[in-house]
Amino acid sequence: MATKNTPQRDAVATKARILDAATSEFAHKGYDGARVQSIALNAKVNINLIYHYFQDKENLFVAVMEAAYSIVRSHHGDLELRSLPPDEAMRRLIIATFRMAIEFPEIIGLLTAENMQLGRHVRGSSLISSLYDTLLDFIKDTLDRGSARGMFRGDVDPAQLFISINAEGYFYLSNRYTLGAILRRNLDSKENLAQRENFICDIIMGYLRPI
Amino acid sequence: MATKNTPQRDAVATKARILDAATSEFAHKGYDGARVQSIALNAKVNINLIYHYFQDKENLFVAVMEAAYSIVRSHHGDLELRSLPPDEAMRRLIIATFRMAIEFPEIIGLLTAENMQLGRHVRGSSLISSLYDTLLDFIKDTLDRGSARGMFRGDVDPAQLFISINAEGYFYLSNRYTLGAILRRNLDSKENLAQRENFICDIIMGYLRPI
Amino acid sequence: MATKNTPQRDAVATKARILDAATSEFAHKGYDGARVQSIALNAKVNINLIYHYFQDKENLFVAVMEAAYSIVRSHHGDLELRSLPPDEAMRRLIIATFRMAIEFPEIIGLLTAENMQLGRHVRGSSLISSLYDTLLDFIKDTLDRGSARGMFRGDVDPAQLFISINAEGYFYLSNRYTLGAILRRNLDSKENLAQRENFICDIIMGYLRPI
Amino acid sequence: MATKNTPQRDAVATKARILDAATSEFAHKGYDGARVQSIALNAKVNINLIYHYFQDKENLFVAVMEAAYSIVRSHHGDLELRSLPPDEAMRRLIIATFRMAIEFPEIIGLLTAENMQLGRHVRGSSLISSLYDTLLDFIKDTLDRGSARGMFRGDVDPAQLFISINAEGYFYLSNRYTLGAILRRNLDSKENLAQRENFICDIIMGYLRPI
DNA sequence: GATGAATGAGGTTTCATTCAT
DNA sequence: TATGAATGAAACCTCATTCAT
Repeated sequence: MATKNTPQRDAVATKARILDAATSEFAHKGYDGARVQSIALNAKVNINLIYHYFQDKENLFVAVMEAAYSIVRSHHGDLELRSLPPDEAMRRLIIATFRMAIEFPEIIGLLTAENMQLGRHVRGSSLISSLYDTLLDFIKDTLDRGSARGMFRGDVDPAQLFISINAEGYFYLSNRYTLGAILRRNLDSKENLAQRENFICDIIMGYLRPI
Repeated sequence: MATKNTPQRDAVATKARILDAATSEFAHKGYDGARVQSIALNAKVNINLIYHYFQDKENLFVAVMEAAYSIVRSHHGDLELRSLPPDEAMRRLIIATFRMAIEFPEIIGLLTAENMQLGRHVRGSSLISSLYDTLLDFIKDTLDRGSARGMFRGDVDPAQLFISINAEGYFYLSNRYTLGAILRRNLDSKENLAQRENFICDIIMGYLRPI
Repeated sequence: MATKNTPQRDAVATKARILDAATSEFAHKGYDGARVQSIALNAKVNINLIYHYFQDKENLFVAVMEAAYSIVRSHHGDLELRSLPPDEAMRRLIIATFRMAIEFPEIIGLLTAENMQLGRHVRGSSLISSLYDTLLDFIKDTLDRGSARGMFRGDVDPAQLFISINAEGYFYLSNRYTLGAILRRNLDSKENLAQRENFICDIIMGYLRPI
Repeated sequence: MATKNTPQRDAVATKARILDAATSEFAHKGYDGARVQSIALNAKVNINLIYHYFQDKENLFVAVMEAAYSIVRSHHGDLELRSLPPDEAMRRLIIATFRMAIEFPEIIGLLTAENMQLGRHVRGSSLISSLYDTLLDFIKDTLDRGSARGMFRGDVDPAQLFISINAEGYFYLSNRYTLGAILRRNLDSKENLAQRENFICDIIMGYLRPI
């Protein structure tokens, strides 16, 4: 009978299951609210396996963050935008940014957790900052290309724009419950998400119009 | 008659001290990370006084949130914008929104905590939604006045704009640590805060330009 | 009825009970073998009270050691030997040393625990070394007085003698189980203890005889 | 045929390595403080090998103790003292006893561990008591020979003397940290060890002088 | 023989909370 | 009003040990 079967005793799969469960737990509860036991339950592993593979809760959190950043990086990598005209490229970046937060919803909770801890983990990790360098370069290039062609205004700060592109979607999602109460609607609904996506494009592209 | 050292005044002051300490603690640590003991310490009261006045941690958190919303309301109430021309009114609203988050920095942590708890407390509290109704009305009116005068484009959704006005500043502040790592600057510095304030005005007002 | 009663809720008594139980536990099981839960049980207190009063296990151990040294000090202080003739004074010191280890049997286990931890706690604590200074002085004086009167030999090192006086009784008691197996007797019996006491006097005093 | 890298030799060597590491671990940490994992690490073997060869921690401890007693026995066996004059024989025994504890320093920690466990293992093991019978006989004979020749006093209890010969060195070494703090010197230094050896000879031989 | 995966028991500690004064 | 004593629940983590390969 086939070598290498038995879904149990598969270290790689088990580690992945733990990491998945931990990602969800930390994203939804924050670092302090997360329970190692609850992660074990969701990963269907004995709690001690978590300590076996990840030493302690702190370390597990770091592993989760690193995996998350790695997912973000691969998302960025998938974009093939440099050959597109600047307005189309920018529009696609805006949409991709928003959709990533929807398709990988844990990223918001994780970043929130990270910031609540004053960026304890991200601080000093050159890996993470460098991860965004290509993205920032791309924004700068696109702005240059766009203003050269008279498509964009010429006075845009790429860093500020980067923040805003993220802010518009992130805040909508991260604060959906208080916003939902204020606006008396369910921000998670398909229609509302689509509407927000459109608005984000409008506000950024509207701002970029030449003066 | 006043038996013994002015008990009434003290009660009020003590409660206020507890509330202040709790506001800071919940804002910085989140609900789960907050420690009742630590609140007692910072408020310089015996921990039991907290239970005496606020029953339990959950209740204390609710009291903190309500006090926070009340501060937000008073900020809004202070604005006297209806008599101003629409562009000036809008600009002032944008600035006031950003500055409130800087002057009352705990509000960000508190809203984050609230949303991490799925808005458990805000949900159903008509008090809070009504709190923003006048603000949303103001935005709608101003947009109408502005587009009537040809100052603003005519297709702006007031609710989306409200979200964006908040998003632009909130995200910058709430995610300052991860953003700071990515951009390699200290987002808290005076200059960077002023620069962001300008950019937020630019992006919103730039978008509102007539088509 | 009388103020200040109710044996429960008496902090001093409770702390003392915890300290007693901890002394016994650490003496019998060593630091690593000691169980905080077991201490709580024997002290008839909730385990958390131990943490309330002593922070953690390590700290509790330190408190136990300090209490033990304090008992030792008071034993030394009780001796009024300086007015006695040197041989009588020395004999009484020898007996007192042995009897203290019998009357406060935990001291042996505690010192063993301390030494197994490489004296982590005693190291640097000037309190402890100074505690023995008067005792060492007394031994030196007595040796001087004795040799001056021709009662003792003149070449005795007081520090070495101090070690030996303690060694003779301590080793007998600390290693009573292996020794008991080798010698096929119960070293704890009244007779055997008395016999040992006599022998210790004999060996020290026999050695001290003038050459 | 020798399938795969000399398995037999390895087994013996591996077991020996485990035993060595375990001896050190138990001696330094005591039974409860010892970690099987740490033993595996120091022996450079997989932890499961320890369970393979020794079943469990308790059993490993027993094996360590038996190996230790066997070393002690071989030390005794090496002594060829019966043909020497009694005073010289006695002096050599005293020195050999002290030096064994220095050359095989783990013996002290192991005996301490054994006694802390109330001699659980040594109890009933006739092997161990018999191990010392020849030694006790030798002491008795030597005392007899010595007093017959007028070299020693005639009233010495051999068992008590045996205890003292061991006590004088064992206590010095086992309690070196507390003693070191009290006396403010490093008892492990070459000079201090030599000085102690001399003193132990002096005190025993001094006591044995005829009355 | 040797190794990594997995588990169960239990230990220390934290923390919210109640009780008694 | 205010405070220290006391408690229960549960969290994190360690460690010996077994299982499967």
